[in-house]
Amino acid sequence: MSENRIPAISEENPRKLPKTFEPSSFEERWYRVWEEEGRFRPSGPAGSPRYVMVIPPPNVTGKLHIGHAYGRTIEDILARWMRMRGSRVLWVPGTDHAGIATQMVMERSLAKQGIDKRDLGREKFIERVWAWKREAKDTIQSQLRKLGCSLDWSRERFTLDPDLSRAVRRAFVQLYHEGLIYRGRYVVNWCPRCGTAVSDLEVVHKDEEGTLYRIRYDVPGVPAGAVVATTRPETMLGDTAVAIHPEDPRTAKLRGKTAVLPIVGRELPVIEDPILVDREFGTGIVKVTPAHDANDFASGQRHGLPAVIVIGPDGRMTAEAGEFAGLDRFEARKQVLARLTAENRLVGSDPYKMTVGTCQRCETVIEPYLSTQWFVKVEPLAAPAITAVEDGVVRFAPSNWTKTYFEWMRNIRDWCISRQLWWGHRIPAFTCANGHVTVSETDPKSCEVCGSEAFEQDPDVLDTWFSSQLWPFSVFGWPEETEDFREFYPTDTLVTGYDILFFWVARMIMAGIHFTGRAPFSVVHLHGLVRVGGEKMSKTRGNVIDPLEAIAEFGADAVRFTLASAAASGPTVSVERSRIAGSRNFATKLWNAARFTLGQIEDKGAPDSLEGREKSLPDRWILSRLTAAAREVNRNLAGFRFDEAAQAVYGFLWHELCDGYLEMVKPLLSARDGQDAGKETARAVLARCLSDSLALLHPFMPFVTEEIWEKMTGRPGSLIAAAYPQGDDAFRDEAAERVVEALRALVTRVRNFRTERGFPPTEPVRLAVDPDSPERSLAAEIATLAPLLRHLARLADLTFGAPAPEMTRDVTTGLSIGLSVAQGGAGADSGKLARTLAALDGEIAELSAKLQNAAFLDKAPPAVVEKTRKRLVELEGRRSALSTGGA
RNA sequence: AGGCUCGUAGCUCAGGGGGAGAGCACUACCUUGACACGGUAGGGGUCAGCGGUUCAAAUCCGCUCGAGCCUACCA
Repeated sequence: MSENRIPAISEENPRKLPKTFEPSSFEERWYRVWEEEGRFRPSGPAGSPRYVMVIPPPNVTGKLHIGHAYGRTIEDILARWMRMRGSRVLWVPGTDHAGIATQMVMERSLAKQGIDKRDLGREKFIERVWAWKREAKDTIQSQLRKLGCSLDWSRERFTLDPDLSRAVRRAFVQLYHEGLIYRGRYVVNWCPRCGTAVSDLEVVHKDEEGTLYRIRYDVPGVPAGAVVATTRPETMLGDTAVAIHPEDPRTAKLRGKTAVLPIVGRELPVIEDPILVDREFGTGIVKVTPAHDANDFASGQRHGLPAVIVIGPDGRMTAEAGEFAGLDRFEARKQVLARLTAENRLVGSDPYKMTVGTCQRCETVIEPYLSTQWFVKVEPLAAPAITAVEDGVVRFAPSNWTKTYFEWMRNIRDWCISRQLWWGHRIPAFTCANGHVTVSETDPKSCEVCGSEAFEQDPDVLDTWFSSQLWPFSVFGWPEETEDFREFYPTDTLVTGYDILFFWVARMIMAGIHFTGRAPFSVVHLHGLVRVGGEKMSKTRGNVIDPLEAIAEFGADAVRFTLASAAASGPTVSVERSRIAGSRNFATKLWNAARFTLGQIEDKGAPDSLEGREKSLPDRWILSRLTAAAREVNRNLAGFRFDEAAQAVYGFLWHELCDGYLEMVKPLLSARDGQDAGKETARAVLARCLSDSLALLHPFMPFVTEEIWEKMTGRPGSLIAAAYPQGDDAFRDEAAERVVEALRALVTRVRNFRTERGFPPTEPVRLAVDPDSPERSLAAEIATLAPLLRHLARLADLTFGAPAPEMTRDVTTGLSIGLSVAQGGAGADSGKLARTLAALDGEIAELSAKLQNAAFLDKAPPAVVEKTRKRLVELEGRRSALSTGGA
């Protein structure tokens, strides 16, 4: 790692920053420079560690919103940080075809033009989607570039690329031959609007106030009949049985009988099913509709019941529904109820809190629908994926997601993967003219059973997540043993929102282990979701915020810094405009601090080494703080605490470097004689603080830091590859920190004294520091900084001796002091003084009590007792100083 | 029905067994040679409530109230 040297100035390197900070004037340029110089491709000395991430591929449905910007900013911070730490970093970009989502967007767009996709036909439709996709991909790419993401564009992938499609086919065929993919007729979640099956995860459960109806079915031989309870009366048209619990005495009389289905007149056997029937619930009698309820279907399987489909794929009643045929399912419900009421079969109804499943994409009420679909048998895949997390091969950050993961994985159910859509990976199953099914990676030439050469491919496509789960290795060319695959798989960190833990993360772990034998990443950082006004932003809702607008107004660095500082461990991330403005202000602060510093090193360049130089207390202090900041940033980045990391640089740069050190060295630097050694050192310290700050900040604010770096070093575009400051232990200096911080406290106290007494900031003030202070050595050290103290506090007079009688006494950080205005002098703000004294009294009483408490002295750690004692001394000093002092 | 989060300054949120923090907003003063996208000094909080553990609780435990999220095949 090379030291970030500051070369002497040259003609072609004028160290000048424009007075005004204009992010848009350099952002694009730096991205281009980095890209042209290949900074985003993995590079580095042989043997250096690699660090690999794959982007969670955004859907090609449109553009990115601030939530995407958040996740990608986090990834880019990690990428840049690791790169600067010497890793060979690869961050793979790409996009997801997003089956349902994209098809929906396309359909909507067509509808606006008055086109129905069925008139267009499958091929033409898909052609249009491809055109759309190309546009969306360009938009997304340009957004990621504007944000500054250091993605290796030479490796960009799309889930429908030929090689990724081959990976999908390989995965499907392998699972099929392993018996882990099967085709079958089951009740699945069906969206009548989308016209496709969806997985359990794609069903959003919503609470609803429904009605539980009680309907009487006639039962010959049982006068009371069978009263069933249902929330969906329209499905009764498809009933094929009535079920009771075998051990329920209430319904025992129905045993072996036959009920008659109202309206339809079908005879329904009374079956006994302890699994289906809950004795505690309702009437204890359940209508059984195998075609329209998954539980009823299972019961039907157990009892050999027929399934009658009365609601079709479009949500309308079928011919089986007789007179109700053609009606919308909800209209049919009304009419069935009316008919039952007319026939006096509706025994009663009660309000009933229920959950209704809705389509994640279009919010249409999901219909349980009996159809033939493809499924993945997930349990065998889940077992090793559970073990991987148990063994720590994969870990979640923050770790509280581990439990959620286990919970879901241990109760996992089969996954319906076929979709009745056009946009996506066609299922590689081919049926020959004689009905034999061939599943193969390549289109079959002839049927292995009958030799037929006429095939028809399954018209359905795969769930998008089926291809997404392969992403961490399909992007590297799997199943081919490509060089990239060998070198970059498995990846290191996966960064994504917790909302797709099940959809994507869990499935990637399962697929990764199953297909490659290795977990696809070792750490999963699950971040919160960006909310604006309390509402979740998502692709399907309309409430998206365009990060480009924010970038245009405040600069990409400000947007990134804001997102990083907002990165909390909680489930929501709150982003507000005022915060982005605050980050922009921070960038401006950096800009101006740089202008000042560059102005100081302009004439002859700053010395590149600090070694062997005699340093002042302020020099030692700021370097010590710099080390502390660097350590804190690194520590927090390692722990995915981007907010704390950002806070550490912010605090250092603004409040310590600018508010503190810069003000301390100004008089020295502006002094006439240019040969002063202290001045040289200060320039070197300043340069070092700035260059390290730029480096520390670069992962967060890559553009402005690179821009300043160029002016500072004359090496354009090289900050991205500079060494990341780790914090130099040699700079740690507790003694200097103690003294300078006491100095700063004194300055504050003097200024505060003026305000307190109602004087203007220019009022000449006299300060006396008592050498006989509780902290004697500190008083002596402060004395060595007398000129500085005089300057910073704008003192008219500074003495090191017992305060004069007329002075206001006080104690700060163990220093007894006296304060007074130089001449004349208004009285103290007695109200304020009284309040201060009261507060002091309260605290003193509290501490004294504590120190008289034997239990405290006995059980509390000695360090705590000592600290308490010291504090009490200080407070008592203040108390007596303030009450006896002049004024 | 279970599970997970979270209630801290006006707002958005950190912190997390021993002196209540940040940013923004607010008040007063300051156009001081880097910066008014700035400086200086302030005001503002029974850390949701109740109980417990402890020498010590905003912090740990329990309960209550309130908010959010996730999972779930109870008609």
